[in-house]
Amino acid sequence: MESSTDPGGTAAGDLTGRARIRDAALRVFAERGFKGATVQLIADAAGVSTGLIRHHFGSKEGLREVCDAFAIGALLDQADRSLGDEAAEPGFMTGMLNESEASSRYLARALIEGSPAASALFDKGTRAAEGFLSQRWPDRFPPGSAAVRDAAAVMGAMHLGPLVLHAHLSRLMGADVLARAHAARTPAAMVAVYGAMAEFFGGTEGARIGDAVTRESEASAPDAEGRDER
Amino acid sequence: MESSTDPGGTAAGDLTGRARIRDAALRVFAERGFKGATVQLIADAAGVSTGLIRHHFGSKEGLREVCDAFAIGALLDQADRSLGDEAAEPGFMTGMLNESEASSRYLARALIEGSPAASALFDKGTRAAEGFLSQRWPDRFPPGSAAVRDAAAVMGAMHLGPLVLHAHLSRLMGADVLARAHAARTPAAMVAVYGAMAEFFGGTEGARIGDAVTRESEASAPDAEGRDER
DNA sequence: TAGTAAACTACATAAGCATGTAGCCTCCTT
DNA sequence: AAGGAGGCTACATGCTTATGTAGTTTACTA
Repeated sequence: MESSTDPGGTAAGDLTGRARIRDAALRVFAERGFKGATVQLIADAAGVSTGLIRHHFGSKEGLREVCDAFAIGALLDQADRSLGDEAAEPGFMTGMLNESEASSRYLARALIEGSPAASALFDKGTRAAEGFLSQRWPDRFPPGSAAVRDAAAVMGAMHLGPLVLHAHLSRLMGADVLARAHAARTPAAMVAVYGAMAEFFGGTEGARIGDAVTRESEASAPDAEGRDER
Repeated sequence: MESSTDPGGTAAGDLTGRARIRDAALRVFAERGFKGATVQLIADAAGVSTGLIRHHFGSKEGLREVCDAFAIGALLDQADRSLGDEAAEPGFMTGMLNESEASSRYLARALIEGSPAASALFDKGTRAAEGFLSQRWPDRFPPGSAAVRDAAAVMGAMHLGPLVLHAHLSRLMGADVLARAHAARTPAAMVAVYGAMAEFFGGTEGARIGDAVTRESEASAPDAEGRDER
C-alpha cells in the first residue's frame, strides 16, 4: 500500500506496476467514463496485461475504488499543504486542483457519474462556502439556515462548473485549461466575472433582476426560511 | 417527423410509440449516460420492444441523435419564447431550462459526454455572456479580446455548473432542484452568491485576493492580451 | 544456490448487449 | 371486403467485455 503523497512523482515509467495501472485508470476513467473505459484499454495504457489488473485490484470496480481513494487523498493532501480551509473561499476550488492534474480530471468525471470521493469533494467545498458566507454576513446567511445552505451549495456548483465543463472551456479558450501551463486563466477569469457581476447587481438594472428572481423563489416556497426538514 | 414544439405535451401515455421512446431515452440517457443506457432499459421505460427502437431510429446512436436534436430544439424554442438573448444575462441560463425538464436533464449529461447539441448550448451561453460583458464594460472586456473570451466562457461554465451538478445540489438542498417546484431556488441562490461576492471583492481582503489571482495569470501568460489564435 | 512467493502473461469462459430477421397485427384505403 | 403498409413483437446472432484459470518469469530469502 503506497502513501497518497506519492513521493517520486507520478510521471515517469519507472513506477511499480500497480501504480502504473492506477495512473492509467485515472486517465482512462476521466476520458471515457467508467462504463466507457474497458480494462483492456486501461491495460494497454499502463503497458500491462488485463490479468495483472485483476491480480492487483480484483475487479474493475475495485480499481475504481482505489482511484477514488487516491484522487480524494491527493486533493486533501494538497488542500492542507497549501492554505487550509481558507482556500475554498472564492473560486479557488479550481485552483486547489492545480497540482494533481490527473486526479482533477478523474474527479471532474466522478462528480457526474457519482462516487463517494466526488461527493466528499463537493461537500467539502460547500461546507467551506457555508463558513465563508455565514461568518461574513451572519444577517443575510444565518448559520444553519436554509438561505446559507442553498447559497453555499450553489456556490460550490458554480465553482466546480469550470472543472466539470473543462472540455467546453478548453474548446472556447483555445487551450487545455486543466494543463498546468494554463491553470491560472480560469481563476483569473472567475475574478473578472465576479467583478463585473458585482457592478451589475449594484446598478439599478441588476438590482431589479435580482429582486425579481428572489421574489419568485420566495413566492414558490413561502415557508423556505428556517426550514430544517430531513 | 414531429415538430419540436410538441403540442399536446410530453406527459401522458397517449403518445405515439416513437415519441414515447424518445422521451424514455431522454430520461434513461440522462440518468445512466449513453453507455450505461441499454436499449432494453429504454424499451422497458417506453413500454415497447427493442425491435421497435431499431425500427424507428435505426440504432442506439441514431436515437441519441434524435434526442440531441429534440433537446436543443426544445431549449431554443423556449429561449425565443421567453426573453430573447436577454435571458442569458446573469445566471438565468438555469432558469431558461425551467420548462423542458427532461431536455434539461438530458443536456446536463450531454454537456459532459459531449454532443453537438450540448456544445451548441454552451456556445450560445458564452456568446450571450460575451455580448453582456463587452457591451457594458468595453474597456475591461474589449470585443473580441482574449479577456472577454475567457471571462465569457468561464461565466458560461459557472452558470451551467448548477445544471450539470444537479445531483449534488439536490442532495445538499434536500430537494430535486430540477423539478419544477424547486426550479426557482437555484437562480435565487445564485443572485445571493453574486451579491455576497460583490461585496467581498469590493472590500480590501477580496481585492487583494483578486489582484493576486489576476497577477498570477498574467505572469504565466504575458502575451495573452489581444491574442487571437484558434 | 535452491526454494518460494509474488508479479505477470496468455488463453478460456460466459454474460451482456446491440443489432439482425421473420413474421404478426392493426388500421387505412378503395 | 381485400389488400397493403407500417407499427410492432419474439427470437436469433455475433461481438464486446469482464472475469476466471493455469502456467511462466522475476526476485528475494535462507
